[in-house]
Amino acid sequence: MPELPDVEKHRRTVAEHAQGRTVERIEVNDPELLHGTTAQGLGRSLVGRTVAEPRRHGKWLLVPFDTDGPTLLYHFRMTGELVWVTDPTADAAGGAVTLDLGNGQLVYRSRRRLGGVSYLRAGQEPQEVTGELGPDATTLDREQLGALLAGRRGGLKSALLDQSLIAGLGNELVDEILWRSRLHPRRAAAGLGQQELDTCHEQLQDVLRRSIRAGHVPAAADWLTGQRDADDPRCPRCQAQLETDQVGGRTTLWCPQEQPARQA
DNA sequence: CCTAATGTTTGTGC
DNA sequence: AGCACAAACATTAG
Repeated sequence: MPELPDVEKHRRTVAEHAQGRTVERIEVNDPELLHGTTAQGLGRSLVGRTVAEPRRHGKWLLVPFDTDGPTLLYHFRMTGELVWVTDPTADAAGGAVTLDLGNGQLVYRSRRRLGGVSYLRAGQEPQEVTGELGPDATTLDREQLGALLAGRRGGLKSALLDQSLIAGLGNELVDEILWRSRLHPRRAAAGLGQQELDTCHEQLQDVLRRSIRAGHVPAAADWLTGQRDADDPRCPRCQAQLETDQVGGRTTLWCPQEQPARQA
């Protein structure tokens, strides 16, 4: 269930196991999930090349090859994952796009077949594939956050979810950040007071830091998002019944006691 | 059978 | 132009 912390975990997998290794063979079992080239083209281009340092921007994982070679862009949408497999008989099956690096295989798969792996020629801009992306959420300072929100006319949650504004925040992360900041998801993005903005920035960074360390969301049992699938979802702080509705087109949970619709 | 699902894109309409 | 909303994407799970 990929959110930014899951993508960051995949980046580390590549950095730990694949970086510095040379591609021996590629395997494409689901050509629909390979964009920008064909299976044959991918093999011609990548076999013999060395995996360079992986980067992450928002929910995109960029894996460059050689110093001036092509780049693979991984996107996970709802069900994608990237796993390092050393026993091919066990896990490699079901992989849509696999890089064989000799000592193991980097396997991309997506159960719902959303997302995929995009091939970027040397010198081609990632933005051609990713579309416009705001600054990565983990790098946002308070002033940047304030400026970005101040320029929006719509709702707070919608703004935080907009990848072209801030890259990397997903549905669960945003609910968590708003709950901890005691801000209602439908508050006006541009309407936060200085204190509220401070809190929002602080909680945004803290939620990211903790969930990246955990490698997933929620990072702990007392997080709001742990209540998502509960029979009787309650606020982990005050035990009030949580509210559920669609906000910004997404299922949203909040505490009606602690996250008032209007500024206090 | 129906509904909803952690993400994004595309179209429509204000 | 900016933003909200709905539907679509492909598939699984409940």
